[in-house]
Amino acid sequence: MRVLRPRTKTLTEALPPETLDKLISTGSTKKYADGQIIQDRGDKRPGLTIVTAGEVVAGNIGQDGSFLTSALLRAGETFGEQTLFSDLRRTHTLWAQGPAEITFVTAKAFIQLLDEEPSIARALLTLMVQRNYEMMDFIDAQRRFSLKARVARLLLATADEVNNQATIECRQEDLAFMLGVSRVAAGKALKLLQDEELVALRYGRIDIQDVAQLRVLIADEDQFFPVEND
Amino acid sequence: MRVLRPRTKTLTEALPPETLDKLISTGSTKKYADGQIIQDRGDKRPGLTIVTAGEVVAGNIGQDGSFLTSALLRAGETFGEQTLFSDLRRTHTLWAQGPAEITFVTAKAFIQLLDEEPSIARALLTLMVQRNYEMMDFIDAQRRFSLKARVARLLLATADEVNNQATIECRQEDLAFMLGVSRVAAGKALKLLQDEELVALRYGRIDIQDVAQLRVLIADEDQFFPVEND
DNA sequence: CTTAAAATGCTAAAAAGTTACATTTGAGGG
DNA sequence: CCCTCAAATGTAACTTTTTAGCATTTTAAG
Repeated sequence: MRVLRPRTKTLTEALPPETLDKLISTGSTKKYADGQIIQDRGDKRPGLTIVTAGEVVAGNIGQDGSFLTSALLRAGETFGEQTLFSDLRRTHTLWAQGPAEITFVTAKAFIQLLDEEPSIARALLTLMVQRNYEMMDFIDAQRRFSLKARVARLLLATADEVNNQATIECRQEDLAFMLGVSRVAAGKALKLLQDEELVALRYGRIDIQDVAQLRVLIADEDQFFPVEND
Repeated sequence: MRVLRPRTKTLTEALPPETLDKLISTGSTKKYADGQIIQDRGDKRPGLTIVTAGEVVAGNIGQDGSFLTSALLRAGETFGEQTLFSDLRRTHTLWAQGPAEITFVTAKAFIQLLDEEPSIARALLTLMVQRNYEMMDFIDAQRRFSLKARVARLLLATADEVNNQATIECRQEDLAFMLGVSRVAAGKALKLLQDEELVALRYGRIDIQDVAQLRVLIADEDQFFPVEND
């Protein structure tokens, strides 16, 4: 599955290399094969899960028994922070998307490290704030924008723009997953965008034909007070 | 409007009193009257907004021009963290729900304080992790549970249970807001719960008649791997 | 008791989303 | 180069949710 998310800051960028090394070496590192389960929903084992290589999918089982993806984690991203500071269980099942390497630092070891190395708290805080912002933005978009605009946002967030155009290698299903809707709904929205000649739908790929106009489309739905404080 | 959220940890609990005082006194504190706007979406002014007294509503304008509430902040909660560590604008408009008191700490002052008082990073980290968990849980529920179950979850999260029963003072519209659905949809879901004699609908109030059974209802939709690691 | 505003209840039509099934596409094997 | 098949996409019937309108109930104030 293609990860459709803007590239975000990770531990690698937020921590000095030597501190990161120290953190990683405090935990135990394991390799996982494609599809292998890393942790189950409900697990109690408190600690921080760090993706050191590869990609990891977080999700849960829906009512019908099918799997619903909630997040896609890349190397340098962390998971399970809630188990560090409160007595909460793992809320998601994690499994490797392709070969992956995971470091697990127990809560006890982590808390101790937090006191020794103040930069860790600062770095993790930065990451959490960023993630928070992403999620808030997502929830907000879910309420305020039409599916068409949300698809456009996701495409733009993922696109490496060149010359007002871009190509994204992904299946419609990947888009649907990220937005939490069915593939059909995503397809319908994409078709609308195609009818306006903003994108071209291909097999396993979407060509963005007019980045600027996509931005306009989103802005049109994004009303706010006309005040301009600064 | 009634705040329908479990009571969460706030700065008051996460910080030693003297550090909190220092933080508050670093910022500028202002009083706001009911309905007064505290910040607009799009504001750039980087810094941390702390609710020191009263309640604050965060939201945005939807496509039709109506206001959509995204979050309800109580005393001790913070907002706008994303402006501290990156060059992002305010994503929401905040306004006072009843008389409120707000402290604004500029990013510059805050970052400096962060170095002087390591406990602040730690405290804020705890709060952010908690908020993250809440939001993740919300998004997850939105995808996996029926509206009926989501209403049940929200009721339970809000309820102070006594004797397998509880009373929640809120309008159906408040529930709808929190869940991001229309009042009609929320009403229908509530009616279903009433038909099962789990709740009783009153004017401006909902009586929970069978807390235990509500939990069962939610658990029934909450499938996960039958593994029991610990 | 009267009255008005707030909250809830109800209905019908339209829109959005889902499920199940049909069709198209492209990579690999003969 | 064609055939085949699985992956990806397209389509249609069905369900859920929204919107909008109006009716009814409840509460508090006069």
